[in-house]
Amino acid sequence: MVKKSLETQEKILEAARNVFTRKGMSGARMQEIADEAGINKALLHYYYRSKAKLFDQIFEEARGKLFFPLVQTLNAEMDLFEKIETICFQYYHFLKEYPYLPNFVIGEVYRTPEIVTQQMELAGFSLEQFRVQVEQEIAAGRIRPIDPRELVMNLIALNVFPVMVRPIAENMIYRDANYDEVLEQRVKMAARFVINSIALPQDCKEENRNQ
Amino acid sequence: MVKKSLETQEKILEAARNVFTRKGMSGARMQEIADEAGINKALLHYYYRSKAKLFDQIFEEARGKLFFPLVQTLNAEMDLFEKIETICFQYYHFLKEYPYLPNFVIGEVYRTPEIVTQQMELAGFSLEQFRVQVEQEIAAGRIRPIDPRELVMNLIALNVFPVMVRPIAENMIYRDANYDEVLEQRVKMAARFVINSIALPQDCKEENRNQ
DNA sequence: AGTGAGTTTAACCAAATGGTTAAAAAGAAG
DNA sequence: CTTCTTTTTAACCATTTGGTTAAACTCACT
Repeated sequence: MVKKSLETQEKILEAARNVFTRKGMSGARMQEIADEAGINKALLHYYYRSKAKLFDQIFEEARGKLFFPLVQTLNAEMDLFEKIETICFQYYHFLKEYPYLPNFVIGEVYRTPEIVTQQMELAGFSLEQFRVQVEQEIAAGRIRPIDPRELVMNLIALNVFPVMVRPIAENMIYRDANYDEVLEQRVKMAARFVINSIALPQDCKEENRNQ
Repeated sequence: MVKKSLETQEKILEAARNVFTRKGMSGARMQEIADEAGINKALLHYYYRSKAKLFDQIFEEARGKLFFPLVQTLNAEMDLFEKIETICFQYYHFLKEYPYLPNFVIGEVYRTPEIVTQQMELAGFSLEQFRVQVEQEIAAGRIRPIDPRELVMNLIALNVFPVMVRPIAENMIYRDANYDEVLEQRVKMAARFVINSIALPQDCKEENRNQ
């Protein structure tokens, strides 16, 4: 009995994930979620009193999945370049499984900015370790001066953006290519792109350091 | 009479732009558009028979604004590095005026991929000139080997993504900064980041070319 | 002033949608 | 088998929402 209840609950969550992440809060229909879960609309409301409640849960879940691994890797003890490669690799595999998440989270936050101040800021998003690491590398002359936050932003942008614009890019830029392969290629490419951009060749420092 | 009509029409379009770009197709309400235009819902339907029609017009307009200038600059006759700087500069000023457009267009296309195949592919989005230019620079040993399409993707990602995630970044990464200033700083930063990443220093080529 | 075109509005309609209710079905426990 | 709790459903309700209609108003022109 309890087992079946949990089963139903999971079916609902799975359906809600699908519908909400694809259509967003305002585009999602409770009926559609019920249909996709193979149940009745009233049962859906039995488990989740309102659309808003259900949405909150899905959104919170999505937000966590999207930010938590990143923050962890950013603050891990690891060589900077290796860290950059790891993040690209992580994002690739994560987005392969959840390609809808960035558009979902970013879209909802954009439409309802209040959502951000509610809980997201408490998520323990600290860049402290990373900041120190980057500053050390700069001081040591191994990379060009750069604001650590910019580095994070660039890294995320290069990895996430191509997934977000997939339908557009597929039809306009990569018309003759297999986009899954494009994304796979990008893993190494993105990391190399970032590393090339900040790395100072140890031989001819003078020429490149400032500029 | 005709003048007033055009005035009303423009008020409607302006209101529709605001509402649609902020809330998307499914989140927008005809009543809200009417209110924002300072008119009645029936008048709104007098000018635009349906929500879909009005939406199409706004979307088409947005899509054009978003892609046309980019394609033009990409295919202009201009030094590659200068071109990169120009595009960053262009995007900055454009997105300062229309910060909602990327989320709007990308979000809608993501939710309704069919929208892309309707007209967008006919928009004359050709990267031919740019492709040749990049290949020449590679052959001349002035930049590292890179797929021109990847270069375009990276360039757009670095410029557009930070605007799309503004509410998130503002609260999580740039909490103590003025985000308008952050974006302004990024203009030069983004261009330099890309150029640094692909530029081959003419002095010590051997060390950097492959890798 | 009168006419006729285009312009504006209040009131209304039908469908969609989030949510409720009351009753039936399914187990578990005695 | 009976009783009690939990689970499931069909039918229903109120509100929202896109869209219509018919009448009223404005204004250029005669």
